[in-house]
Amino acid sequence: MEERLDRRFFARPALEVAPDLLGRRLVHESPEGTVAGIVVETEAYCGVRDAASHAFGGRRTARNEVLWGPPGHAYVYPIYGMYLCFNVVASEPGSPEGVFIRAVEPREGIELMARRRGLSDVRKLANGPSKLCIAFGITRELNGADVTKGPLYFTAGEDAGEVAVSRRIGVDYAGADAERPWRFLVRGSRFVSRPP
DNA sequence: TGTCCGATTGGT
DNA sequence: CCAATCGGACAG
Repeated sequence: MEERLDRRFFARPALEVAPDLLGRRLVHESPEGTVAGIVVETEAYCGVRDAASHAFGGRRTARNEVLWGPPGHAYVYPIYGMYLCFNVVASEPGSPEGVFIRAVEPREGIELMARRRGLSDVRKLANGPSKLCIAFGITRELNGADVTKGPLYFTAGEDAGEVAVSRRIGVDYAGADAERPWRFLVRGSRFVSRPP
């Protein structure tokens, strides 16, 4: 059983944690079964100074509260009335940074993922932020969960190889910050949400 | 309480 | 390109 990533791993700027999460193994052990996969796409959200961040300008609400807390906790929130997004809190308490998990390459529990998604094409099971929440059985109940202790966690995984960088997706409203190269991908992976 | 809109997805 | 679908943020 591989050791999970600890608190110190996440207690760094999101811009360091985001690329470092590539190649890591994301695991979720649920009553339905265990699923796991390799993280192939992430984005950094850099707190109060980042116009694309939920905490931009110091915003602190019921929704983004866990972002303001200690690193290594899951920030799960609903979007578009029908989907969820999953982040891991980075940095330190009072510094609301997060790493958005955008795509995972399925490795274990593929049948369960396929059942949850209603698809069999492995490439399409978790190649998007909300798709992976469905495939991994990540629910709103996991908002605030400690990924250094609970059923949802990361392990060292494998070497990510070359990392590609691009602007973040779906944040055009953020003006100049939408242009920043804060999206990270495993170069050449066929399991990303879209090419760099 | 009312309005506006989204860190998406899947189909046209 | 566009609709689905509704919780959350914020104005009034």
